[in-house]
Amino acid sequence: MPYRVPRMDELESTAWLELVTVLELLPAALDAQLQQASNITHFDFTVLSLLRFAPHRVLQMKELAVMTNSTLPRLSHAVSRLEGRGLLERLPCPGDKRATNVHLTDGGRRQVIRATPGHIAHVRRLVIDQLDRDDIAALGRIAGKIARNLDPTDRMANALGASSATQPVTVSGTRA
Amino acid sequence: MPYRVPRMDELESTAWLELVTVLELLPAALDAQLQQASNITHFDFTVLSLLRFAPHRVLQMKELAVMTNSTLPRLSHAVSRLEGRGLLERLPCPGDKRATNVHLTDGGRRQVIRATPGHIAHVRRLVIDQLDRDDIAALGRIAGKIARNLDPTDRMANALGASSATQPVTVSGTRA
DNA sequence: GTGGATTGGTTGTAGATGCAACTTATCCGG
DNA sequence: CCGGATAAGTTGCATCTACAACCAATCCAC
Repeated sequence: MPYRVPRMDELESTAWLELVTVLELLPAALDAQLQQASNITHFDFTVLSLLRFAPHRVLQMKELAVMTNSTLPRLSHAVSRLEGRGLLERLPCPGDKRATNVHLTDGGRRQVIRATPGHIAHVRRLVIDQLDRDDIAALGRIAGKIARNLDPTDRMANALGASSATQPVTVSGTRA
Repeated sequence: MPYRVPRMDELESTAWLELVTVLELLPAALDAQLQQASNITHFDFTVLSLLRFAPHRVLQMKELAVMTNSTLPRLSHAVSRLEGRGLLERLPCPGDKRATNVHLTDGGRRQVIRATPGHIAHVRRLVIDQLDRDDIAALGRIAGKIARNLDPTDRMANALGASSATQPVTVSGTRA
């Protein structure tokens, strides 16, 4: 164990430090904007957006959990809160009596649609607009490598990539 | 307001999606390893590491809050927990009676030193080893741009950059 | 088709973070 | 040197997340 530690050189430790800073600050910044504008977390927004573009605005709990890289308990709690506010509703799943379907209500749909422009604008200010075209391509490539290593199934990208085959749709509700 | 939404093209939304995935999974992965190996969070580890390399192993609460991109309340709670475990101690600050100094105890120092190799190895597995040399350079540059936009003072990098002028030291406790 | 294993989901509880309120000390303009 | 403003910290509470325990339905091997 104490043999020899795999240390980092300056290039590596700088990259790591900057990434840690982003990890610390960016989620808080995302939540802050959505909280004050729409009283939802970024996680909530992701759930609502996924439902918004799902067929019949319905997804199974398990599907949602996979797409959001989340756990079922966490999702269940979040869904309960959103259900309490009338933004979505639980329905029994016809095909599988174990499963629960989540349906975006009309009110929920209005809320997401209303929240989206401000969110996208914020993401631009925070990230996209700070980078040139090459940076953005590199960010996608690098974050993709890290993401697929963290979770080999790369669930959110795949989930959205599926529908984007015909009509590119992102979790932010944008279209190419 | 509904004028025209600044939508994202496919390059941008892919990059954003992959980044969001990393934001979701990486902190959990960092915490998981440190929790099971040393029963501390990644935030705790950062605090302890900063103290480890500080003069006399002492830093003021405010300094620590700035360096960790954290808030005073969050830090205060974390310090209380670590103090309860004997890893560090609060001391009155001689120069300013409002301030509180935090000192890393010998036990805390042993703990940090013991936790560091496993943490670095994990960071390598999760991130560094997935990337080639160019990726790492690009990651540092890109994350740096985002970080400095999120917080223009880029506090952690500066805090560590100060001491690294003569002796490169990272929050992970590595040296070049 | 029965029984054990697996899957989908919920609930309770404990731990961590954000925020607001509050205290004490320092700073500074007059 | 007095009083208001600001700075450093702490505390309490509400919220969110992780984890473990649990229930119910489905699958599957025999």
